[in-house]
Order: sequence, then structure tokens, then C-alpha cells
Amino acid sequence: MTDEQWTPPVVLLAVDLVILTLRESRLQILLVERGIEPYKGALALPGGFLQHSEESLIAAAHRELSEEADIDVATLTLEHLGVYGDPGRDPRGRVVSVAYLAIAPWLPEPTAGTDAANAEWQAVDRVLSGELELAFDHRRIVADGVERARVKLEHSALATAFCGPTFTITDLQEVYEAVWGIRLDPRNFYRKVQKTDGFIVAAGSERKSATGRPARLFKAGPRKVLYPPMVRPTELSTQKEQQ
Amino acid sequence: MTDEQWTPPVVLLAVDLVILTLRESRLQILLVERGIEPYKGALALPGGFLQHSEESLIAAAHRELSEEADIDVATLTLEHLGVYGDPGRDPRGRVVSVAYLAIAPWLPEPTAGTDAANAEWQAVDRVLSGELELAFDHRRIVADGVERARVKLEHSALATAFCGPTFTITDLQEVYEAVWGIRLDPRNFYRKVQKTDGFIVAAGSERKSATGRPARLFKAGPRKVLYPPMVRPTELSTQKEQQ
DNA sequence: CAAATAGTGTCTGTCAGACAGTATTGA
DNA sequence: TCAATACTGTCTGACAGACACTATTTG
Repeated sequence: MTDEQWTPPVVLLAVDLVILTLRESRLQILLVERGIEPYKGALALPGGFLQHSEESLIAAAHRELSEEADIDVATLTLEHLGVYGDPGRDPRGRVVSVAYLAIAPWLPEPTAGTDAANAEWQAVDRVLSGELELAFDHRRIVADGVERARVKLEHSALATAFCGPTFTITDLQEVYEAVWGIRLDPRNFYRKVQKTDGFIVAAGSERKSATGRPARLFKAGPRKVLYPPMVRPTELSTQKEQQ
Repeated sequence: MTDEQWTPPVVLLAVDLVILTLRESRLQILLVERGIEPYKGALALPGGFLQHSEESLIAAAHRELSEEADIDVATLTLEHLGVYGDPGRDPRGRVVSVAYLAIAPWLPEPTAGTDAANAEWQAVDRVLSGELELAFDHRRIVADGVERARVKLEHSALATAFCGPTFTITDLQEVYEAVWGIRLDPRNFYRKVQKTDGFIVAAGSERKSATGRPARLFKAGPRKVLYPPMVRPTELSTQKEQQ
């Protein structure tokens, strides 16, 4: 805190949303086509400025989500992801953006005739690889969000949030495979997930597949923090050194 | 984004700093006594407003750190901790605060005759227990920072940052015990830390204690991300008795 | 010698990876 | 019957917790 004569700098506060879902066994992200400058016509994360002084950050995030993507807010849990506030990241001035992450089992196609008409799902791979260009520093935000999701999958029951209300163990395995980007042994996965107490509970019925033995259905259990965690095999070979 | 006539709300952007260190085998945090209203005279985290529009958040954090605590910035690594921006958290208006976390091996007493004269170290326990009252929502920020430090201790070589340039394995164990708030078996800790490749390397000399066999000295190894991680014992990991 | 701290060896239970084998369906 | 998917049993190696034991110092 400095002296009384000093006046604070003008800062614009925005929220950006990383909305992930699983479609066609691939991790996908919700993007919008920008309708105004800067970066008009480019793809970007849903988001926007805080609307008024009394609006909380999370409320702004929820508002943008329903405005731009026509998504039922109640079904999603938004989690703080990070702050992106470097000077120069936005040509309109000093914009500090707070990013939120949400993960959902299933989300509808963008609805024509609404603000969300220009929203679309894209495979996360295409963003991370650079095949799709994003406005501002949004690619970096996406990368942070995906890494967060991968870590959360290990230590929380998040994976069930990607599934519907009931699911088979194979469904759940496909979530891990899609988010982690690797293949898992179905037999070992089956045992592991069954013995992680409170992770999933039997739903009592079965689902027939096109061919083969019907699979038992499960639903999400009460446990939100997994012990022991689901370990991501890629860590075994990771020799990265970073701070 | 809304129409062109709309003007963005005024938001004040601040940084707050959670500076942790180990003193007398206890986890301690740097606090300052506020010199101005609101909460004049109360204890608070070091921090303050962004000074001008072109100042980056991390630069503001570094500036506050040197102004308020007279700490050499180069020795510390600041890490983004979170954003605290609820309306009403500051009576002066809408203040959004970005919190940073730093962890240091050893830090000097606050220097008299500087801006840092009213800075002081306090045991984290006393803050978390509510014995010490903090201004604003700073107790919550401290809790988040301590939990972050505990998790980082598991997966990174952070613990060596709490020690001096060389240390014994018992020194390192005391770091884990202080931050995690639990006791560890010294024999198992010894083996575990030795076989985590790249975590610590022998420094070649020994340190005599008041009594007992001298201990070998080590220094931080090249590895920053630990595999396998140091696992924090959980109440859930208690050994099951025979059925 | 005792007391104290440093460091080693080893048993045991748990668990992940590998993979052979069994169960149940539709065609 | 076969093909496909769902599930079970079991071996093995790695590792954490427990703890007896040895090593080296001061007093």
C-alpha cells in the first residue's frame, strides 16, 4: 500500500472457460468464434469481461457459460484454473483473465439461433498440436487445463463425471484412456477400480453390447478423493526435470 | 462481450504473498502489521496493489516482497497460488487479489528502520488454529498455501529448499515432519530418500552432533520432480489387520 | 561402560503389471 | 460352433511399514 495521492491503474478483469467433455472417445473442448475485434473470426475460449462491480468471478463464469454455450450451469462444477495477466496479452489494454475449468459427461451441440450458435466442439489434440490457432494466449490456458484434468483423474473420482449416470467399467476405462492418451489393460483396470473403495458402486442392472457378454452397470460412489490413487503409467517413464 | 456503450467495472488488482520458511523446526509464515485502514494494526499477508498498468503480476509480487520484507528476490521462486476476488472481501471496493507462494530455506529477521520493520514470522499453526487473527480473507489464503506446500513436498524436491546448501538426512526428515505435521520412522525415511534417484547427492563430508555418530552431509540433487513420490501417510493407509 | 544418534538387513503385506483361463452373449 | 466382450485367478516383482540389529560417536 502506498500513499493516498496515488491512483490505481485501470485493469479489465475477464473470465475464460475451459470446458472439457468426452465425445466419440476423444477429449474435446468448447470453443467460440470471436465476433468482434481483436482476433475477429478466430477461435477462442468462451469468456468475457466482468459485467459489474458486484459480480463475483464465479458468477461471471457461469453467466458466460450460459450466454455463449447455452449450457445448464447446475450440472457443471467450475474449478479455478489459473490467472493470465501479462501486460500485452490483449491489445485493448491491461486485461487480467481468470480461467476456470469444467468437466462434463455429455454436452449438447451448440444451439442455432442463440448466442451460442458460433460455439463448437473441437478435439483437444488439434489445439495442443497447433493445428488449430487460438486467440490471445488461449492455447496455453487449454494446455494448463488439460494437464489439470489428467492429474485430477488420478486423485479424484472425476472420471465418473465424464460418464452418464450409469456406466460400465469399460466406459470408465475409455475415459482414462482418452484423457491420458494411453491404453490400459482392461483386466487390471477392472480389479483396480473395483477395489478402490467408494469409487463406484453397482447399479444393479446390465447393459447389452452389440456382441459379447453383457456388462454390469455402475454409478459414481460416495468417495471424491481416491485412495489409493489411479496411477498414470506415463509417470514411470517420465524423466523430466523442471521447477 | 456486450455492446459498445457498456463500460467495464472498476476493479482494483492486488497481490498477496504467502512466504513460508522453517524456523526452529516449525513451519512459519511472514506476516506484516497493517499501518493503514482497513484492519489497521491487524496482521496480514505482505502484499499490495498493482502499481501501474504495465506492471506484471509477478513483478508486483517481487516488488512487494522487497519493499515489505526486505527479502532478496533472486533467492525465491514465486508460484501462483490462487485468486481471491469475492465482492465484499475488502471494504474499499472491488479488490481482486492474486496470491503467490514462496518457500525458502532460511530468511532473516525483519530489518528495523525499513518498510519491513513491522514484518514478523509467526508459526503457521497459530494462524490456522485461529489463535492469530488475520485481516481480510488471509487465513483462508494461508490455509491454501500450506496445503499446496504439503502436496508439493510429496512430488517435488522442494524439501531441500527448506534446508541449507548441505544437510543431513535427519535434517531433511525434520522438514517433512514440520510441514506435514506428523512423525516419520527415521530408518524407513533414510532408505526411501536414498533410493529416490537424483533427489539428494552426497556432499562428501560429515557433521558431528552433540552426541552420537556423525551424519553424512548431502546436497540437493538434479531431480526436481520425484519418482517415486514421497507419500504422505494417510489415515486411510493404515495397515489392515488379518481377517 | 551407557546413551544417543546414524545407518543396515530383513520380514511381511499390499499392490501393479502380465497373462492364462472362464463366463456369457449374438450370429 | 466361433467371435467378441466381460470377468476371475494367480504369479511376480517393487515397495512401504515395522523393527531387530550393527556402527560410531561423546561422556
